[in-house]
Amino acid sequence: MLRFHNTLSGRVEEFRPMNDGEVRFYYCGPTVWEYGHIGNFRSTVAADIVRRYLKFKGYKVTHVMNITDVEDRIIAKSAQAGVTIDEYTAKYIDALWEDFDALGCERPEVVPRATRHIPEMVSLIEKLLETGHAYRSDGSIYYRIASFPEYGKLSKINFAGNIAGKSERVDTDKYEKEDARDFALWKARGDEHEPGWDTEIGDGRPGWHIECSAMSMKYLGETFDIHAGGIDLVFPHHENEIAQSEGATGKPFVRYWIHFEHLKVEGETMSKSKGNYYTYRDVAAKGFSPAAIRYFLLSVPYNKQLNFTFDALAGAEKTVGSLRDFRARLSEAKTEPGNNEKLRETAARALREFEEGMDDDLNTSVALAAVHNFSREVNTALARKQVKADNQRELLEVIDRIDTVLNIFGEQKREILDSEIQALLDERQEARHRRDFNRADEIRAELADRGIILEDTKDGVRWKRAR
RNA sequence: GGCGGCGUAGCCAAGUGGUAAGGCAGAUGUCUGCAAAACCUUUAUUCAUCGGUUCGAUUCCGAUCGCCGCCUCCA
Repeated sequence: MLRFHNTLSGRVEEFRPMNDGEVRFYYCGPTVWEYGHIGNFRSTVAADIVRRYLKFKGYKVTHVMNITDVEDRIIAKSAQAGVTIDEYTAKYIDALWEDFDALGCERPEVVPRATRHIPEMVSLIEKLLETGHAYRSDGSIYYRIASFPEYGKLSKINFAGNIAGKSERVDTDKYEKEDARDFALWKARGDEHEPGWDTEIGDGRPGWHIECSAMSMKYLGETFDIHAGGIDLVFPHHENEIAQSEGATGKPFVRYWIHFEHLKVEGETMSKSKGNYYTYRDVAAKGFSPAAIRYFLLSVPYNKQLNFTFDALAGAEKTVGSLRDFRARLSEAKTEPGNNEKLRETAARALREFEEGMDDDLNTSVALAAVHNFSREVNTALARKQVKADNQRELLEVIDRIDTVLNIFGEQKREILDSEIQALLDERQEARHRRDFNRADEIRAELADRGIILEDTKDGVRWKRAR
């Protein structure tokens, strides 16, 4: 039984989709005005875990991840460069997918872009104008928060003590708004050279929040199961989405809201001025493997802040390497026919403990502990030759089943040996038979220099490339 | 100032009203020609600090210190 913490209710609730066996899932994806930082990817990997675990539980998942390609900075930068929005964002969207794939995330079923859904947003805004939830002002259109009494139900923000009373922080005259809390649905074009759209509701561009309401409802329906995103989006973005969607349809918008906690870097906020701002590419360029980065990002439950340090990442690298070695060792083991009952229990227990951890609000730490305990027990059994052919197949199935969620074991790719390296390996084996260990060690050192690490086993020499 | 989250061994961290999962690093040992890998044993009398409730608190309450997020624009 899968349980999530639902931001809307503030409680951990049992998850039951609207339609049996099918989940409609929206993830507020990245903006593309620059390369994604490592904190973004924590959310992206967390969303991938949600998606994969829902599939693990047997649900058919329709997963939508939006790409925000309209935004003040994008508008400004493309205008500045004298190129269209598409020309400006193309490189960052390509980079996003490269990083996304490298981190082992599964592509969502639908990946709508804001710039491709202007008509949907326009018609949603028209509906809000008709129903009195929106008003025009100076070429722009604003949402009238006073028309939606439930405003604040997600973020639980007490406006009496905050925005309304914080007049020094809100310049109410600046935007000709009826109320300081009102937000823009449509922004008038500032300058002729800025990119924009000339539509029935005016010449300009959409506000930020409307894209998610329009696109999520287009692909998932007016009410859908799960909406996820970074915790910083709770207010105002998701609060405003609720106001827009429920204001327009009169129906509940989302049943379960899931929010991913932030990543800290060395205990502090990641920021360019502090010099601790890292993109995924920065980290990968330091030589860390994508699998290790993925492992690190998912090793702590999504609802906990995670402290990024290079020491911890180095630990993750080691751990992932050991797990992959473990799978390869099991896969390559020469087993005898038969079945060891004790190992059947080990397999069943690992799967059960993994699932129990994940069921409990996606507690990946507990789920990974199950994997490590499993790996230790099976390694021991392998060393003692207790793994029989039936066990081998079953244990591998357990790993692969778990890995449909974690996606960290990867494939143990065996690159074809250079004939030169193979010759050295042969020579070393021969030297060892002659008990010429000086020569054997020389060859091992030589191969180590080339990044090849040897492991002598009873069945012969295993080797792998160093990181 | 308002609201929320966090502070657990050198590092990343899970967790619970009854006395601390897991990973990395460290120390031993087994195995090995030596290594590597794997495995065994070991590494927090203690969970920021100070009070309180309780038979008993790391876990509940209060205060203090520190860190993070939101509360304005932009996304």
